[in-house]
Formats: sequence, C-alpha cells, structure tokens
Amino acid sequence: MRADAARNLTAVLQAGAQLLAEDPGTSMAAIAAAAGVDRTTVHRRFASREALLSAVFQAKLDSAEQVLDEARLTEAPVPVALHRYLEGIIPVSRQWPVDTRHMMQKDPEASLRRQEQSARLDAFVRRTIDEGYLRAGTDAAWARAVLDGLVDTAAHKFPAMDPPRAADLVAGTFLSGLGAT
Amino acid sequence: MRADAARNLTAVLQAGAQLLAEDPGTSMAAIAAAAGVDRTTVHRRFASREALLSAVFQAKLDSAEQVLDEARLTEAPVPVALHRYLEGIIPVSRQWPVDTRHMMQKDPEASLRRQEQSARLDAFVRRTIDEGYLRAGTDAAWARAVLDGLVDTAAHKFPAMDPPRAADLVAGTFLSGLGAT
DNA sequence: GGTTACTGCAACATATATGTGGCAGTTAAT
DNA sequence: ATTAACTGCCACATATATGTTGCAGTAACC
Repeated sequence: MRADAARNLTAVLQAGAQLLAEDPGTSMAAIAAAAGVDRTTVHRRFASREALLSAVFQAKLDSAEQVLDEARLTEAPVPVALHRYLEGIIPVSRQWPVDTRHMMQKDPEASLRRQEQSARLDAFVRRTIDEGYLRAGTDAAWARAVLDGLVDTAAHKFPAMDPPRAADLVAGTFLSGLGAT
Repeated sequence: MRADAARNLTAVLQAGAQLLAEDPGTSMAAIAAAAGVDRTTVHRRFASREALLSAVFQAKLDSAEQVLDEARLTEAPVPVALHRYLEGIIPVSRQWPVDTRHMMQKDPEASLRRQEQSARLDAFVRRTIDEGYLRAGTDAAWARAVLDGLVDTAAHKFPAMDPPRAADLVAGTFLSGLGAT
C-alpha cells in the first residue's frame, strides 16, 4: 500500500468510529465525507459496510489489548494495575467510542477477541476481591459493571479531562464512592 | 379512540422502545411486526418515523416525571429521596431503554422537558452536597454523571434484579464505593 | 342490528444507501 | 521519467425503508 493510501485508510477508520458512535446508522457517504475522501474510495478499501465496521472494531480491540498487556493485570500490585489500566483505557475509549457489543453475531472473530479481553478484566476484578481490596461479599459482576460504567462516564461525559486525573477520579469513586465519611 | 386501538398503540410504543434501544435504526416494519400489527397501521397512528420516536420519548418522559415528583427530591430527606428516586427510575429505564439525548435537534419540545428533568436531578445532587452527604469538594457534575451511570448499569446489565435491591446497590456504591474499609 | 372505527392486505411512488464499473487525472515509488 | 497505484467523478443497478391510497373484512359501541 502507498503511504497516502494508508493515511486515507486510518482517516476513514477514525472518522467512522466517531460518527458510528453517535449514530450507528451513519452512511458510508457520511463517513467518507468526514474522512475527506470519495465514497467510492471507501468501497474500494472495504468490500462492504460490515467489513468497514469490522475494521473499526479490530482497531479498537488492538488498542485495548495493548492497554491490557501494559497494565500487567495479573502481576502488578492491584492499585498499580488498576491505575495503569484506567489511564490507558480511557483514551482508547475516546478514540474508538463504538460499542463492540453490537457486533456479536456479525463478526464472530472480533466477538471472540472481545470476550477474551473481557475475561482478563473479570479475572483482574476477582483478584482485586481475593486480595481484599474490595469489601468482602462484593459481587464480582457488579464490580466489573460499575468499573466499566465509570470508565465510560469519565471517557465520554468528561472528554476534556486528562487521562491521569480521570483515572484518579474513577479509581477513587470505584473504591470509596462519593459519600462523606 | 377505541379500546383495541389503544392497546395496539401502547404495544407499538413498547415494542418500539425495546427494539430502538437495541438498534436505533430499527425499521417501522420490524417494530410493527414486534407489536403484532401491520406496517400501515403504524403509519396511520404516527404520521412519520419521527412522530413515533417522539411518542416513545414522551412516554419515557411521562414516566420519569412521575418518578421525580413522587421522590420529593426537594423536600424529603436526602437518603429517602435518593432511594425513592432509584427504586422508581430503574424500572422506567428498563421499560423505556431508549436514549433521550439523541432527540435534541429533532424534537425541541421533548428536549426541553428532558432538560427540565435533568435540572431537577442536578438540583438534588447539589442539595446532597450542600447537606454534607457527599464529601466536601465533590464535583457536582461528576456525581451526577456517576449516579446516572450506576442507574443505567443496574437497570440494563442486571435486568433481573428487583428494583429495591438494585436501589440499595446503587445507593451503596454511589456513597461508599466498593473498596474495603 | 346498524353504524362507525379500526385493521390487514395489496399496490404504488419516492427516497436513500449499498455496491460496481469505467475513465481521466494525479502522485508516490522506482 | 516512466510506471504503477491511487483517487475523484460519473453512471448505473439493486435493495430497503418510508409514506400513501383503496378496499374488503371485522369488531367495538350505540
């Protein structure tokens, strides 16, 4: 592939991610326009609309996987791993705001990757409970869902907040809540 | 309106809310099929797709408004009001899972009602802070966003959890987090 | 029982999105 | 400088969703 072609490709993926997050029904024409290329050019890169969506999801999965790796969820101390994960995943969630859950039946391969990543986080939450960082009796599924929700909130409802501060806020709220002592 | 017609109308609204929440691009034909009526019947009730969406949003706004009223957010003690609100809003969020934010430019009237309801909740969060139920220095916008996120999580990721227990869980997580003391 | 309201079905027109192919022009790589 | 890759623009075919109309049948309401 030529260098300018590669630039166009990433532009389409990034524009697509932003538009599809706001409106999953965004047309290829709208994505092409946002990326500054012709509609037929997009069709040349991606055989179908599904293929484009798959490429966007793959890009998100790639970024998320790198964050999971670098957070050292199974080895680093829980507070360290948690913070590293949050600081890394919030920018990823902002850059690729698409919801990967709605791709399950369409793209089984991506769905599998997503499940694997989800399982790694589940395991981390279990370790967090096992090592006593969460209150005894805490439901792991609830803790996991709350963590995801806080990440989404920080990432998308406070898009201007810098990742380190957002990670602090999420971790603090997750562990201690907002109530007075 | 005849009684059977009213039944069909509510069936369309409820089926539409569920389908549109999963896929905002759901066709009128799919909604009609889910509601068990013909496509043309839906078109007779709702002049356009937009009109149907507006009706769904109105139904959600009506239910939410009732919850806000009955929670007595400005008068009841904060813990009582919070719990009443949560116990009421979670079923509403389940019955009308549509996201009302994406209707802003399309339906200015509904958007205004939504803003009014949002303002009532903002005021409640401020009161919660002013009366010392949240830690001093807590960002009201963050608290509000976290509360919304927890409601969504409890409502949609734990659809089988009964509202009183879900309200307990949300309130507890909101105020105290999940961390060990 | 008769009227009215409502529905399902079929047909139709329209708009929009997807996907393909050709062709001339431009630009990166050699 | 030449070649190959890539792009934009135009035209086309196809599919699907929206919205409308007419008509016959059914069920609620008086």
